[in-house]
Amino acid sequence: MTLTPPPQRPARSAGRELKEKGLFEAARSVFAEEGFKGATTAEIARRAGVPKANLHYYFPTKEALYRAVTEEILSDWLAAASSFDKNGDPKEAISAYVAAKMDLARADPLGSRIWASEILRGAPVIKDFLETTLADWLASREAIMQRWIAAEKIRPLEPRYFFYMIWATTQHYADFEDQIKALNGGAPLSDEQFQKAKAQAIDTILNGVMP
Amino acid sequence: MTLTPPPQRPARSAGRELKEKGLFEAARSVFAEEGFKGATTAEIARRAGVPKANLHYYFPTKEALYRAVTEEILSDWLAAASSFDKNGDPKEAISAYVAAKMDLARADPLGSRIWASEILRGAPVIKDFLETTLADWLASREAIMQRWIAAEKIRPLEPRYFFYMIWATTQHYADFEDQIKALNGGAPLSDEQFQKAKAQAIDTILNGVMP
DNA sequence: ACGAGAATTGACCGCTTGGTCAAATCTATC
DNA sequence: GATAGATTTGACCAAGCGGTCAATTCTCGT
Repeated sequence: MTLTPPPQRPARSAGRELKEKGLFEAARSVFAEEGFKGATTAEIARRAGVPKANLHYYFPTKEALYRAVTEEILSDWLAAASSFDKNGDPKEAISAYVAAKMDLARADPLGSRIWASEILRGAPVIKDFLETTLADWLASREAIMQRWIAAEKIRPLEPRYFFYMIWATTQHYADFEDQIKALNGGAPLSDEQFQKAKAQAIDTILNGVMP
Repeated sequence: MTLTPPPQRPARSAGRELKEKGLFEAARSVFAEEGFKGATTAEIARRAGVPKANLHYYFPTKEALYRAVTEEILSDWLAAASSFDKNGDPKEAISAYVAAKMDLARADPLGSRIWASEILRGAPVIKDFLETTLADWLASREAIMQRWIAAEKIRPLEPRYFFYMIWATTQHYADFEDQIKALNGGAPLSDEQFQKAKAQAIDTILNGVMP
C-alpha cells in the first residue's frame, strides 16, 4: 500500500522521473477513455511519444502501470475525504466535504472516471482498498453522524446512504461530463456554471439533512 | 430511432425470437461488465450457448448488437422519466420520479451500467439521443420547475443541476453496486436495505428542494 | 417425400494485442 | 578514453480479435 515508493538510488537521473511521468499521464488519459481492457499499451506509448518497447522498460506490464495510476487516485480520494474532519460542526463538515469532492471532480476528472470504470468491471484491483480502508473510513464517519443525529443536529437518516448521495452527485460531474456537455450545447461547464453547480450541490444536500 | 422493428414475416418462427433474446441478454451482461471495446463476441456467444458464427447470423456486427441493446435502455429511461409528469404537484412529481429511477436501477442495473460505460467512452452511439431527445426532455421539465420556483412551491435553484443530482444518486445504486457491496460486508443490498435507501433518497432530495 | 429457403457451424483470415529480445546507444565514473 | 551499467528501439511472436464462408442440417408448405 506504499503510495510513493522511494527510488532505490536517489540520484538515478533527472530524465527518468520525467519520462515515467509522461507515460503515467498518457496512461491516465487512455485508461479513463477506454477502461483497463480497452486501453492499449501502443496507444499509451504513442501519446507519451515513446516506442512501445520503452514503455515496457519502465512499467513491465499494462497492469503494473494501471496499478500505479490507481494508487494515486485512492490517495487523492482520501485527501479530499479528510476535509470532512476539519470541523466538528455538521454544517461546516458537510459543506467542506462536498466542496472538496466537487473540486476534486473538477480538478481531476480522469481519476474519477478511472475509478468509475474500475468499479464497473467489478473492482478487481481496488477491491481490497474498498473492503478495508474505505470501509473503515465510512464506518467511523457513520459513527460521527450518528452522534449528530442523537444530538438532533441533523435529521435522522442512515449515514451511509447519505454519503452515497454525496459521492454520486459530486463524481457525476466528472464521470458524466460528456453527457453534461451534450446537455449544455456541446460545451463543457464554464467555471461560473461549475461554481453554481457546486454551490447548489452544497445547498441542496445541506437542506436535505439539516433539521 | 425505431425501438422494436416489426419482423418482416410475422410467423417467422417461435425459436428465432427466443434465440435473439438469448444473445441479447448475453450481450447485455458482457457489455455491462466489459464495456463496448472490452466485450468480445466470442464471450457473448459463449454465454448465450451458441457458436460465434451463429451470433453473426442474427447480428451482423458487434456494433449492431450493441446498438440494439442501447436502444432498449434509452426506451426504459424515457418510460421512467414519464413518472415525473403524472402529477402537477412538485412534491408528488419529484417523489414519483426519484422512486421510478430507483426502481429502474434496481430492476435493470445492467442497463444503467451500459449507459454509464457508454458516456465514459464519449457517448459515440447515444450522443444524438443526448443532444436531441434528452436535451428536449430536460428543457421542458426545467420550464416546469421554473414555474414552481416562481410560484414559490420549491426553493429557487437551477433545475438542471437538480436533475443531475437525481440521476447521479439513483443510478449510483446500479453503477457502483460492486462498491456498495464491498461496503456492505460483501453482500448486495437486501430488499429491505434498498427500500430504506430509496425512501431516504426521496426524503433527502425533497427536503433539499422544498421551501 | 421433396425442394427451397432458413438456420447452424467448424474452419479459416487478416489484423491487433501485450509482451519479448538482442543489438545499439547513451551516461557516468574512474 | 575505457568500461560497466542504464536506456532505447525495431523486429518479432503467440494469442486473441471481429468477421467470413462454404458445407451441412433443419423446417415446412406443397
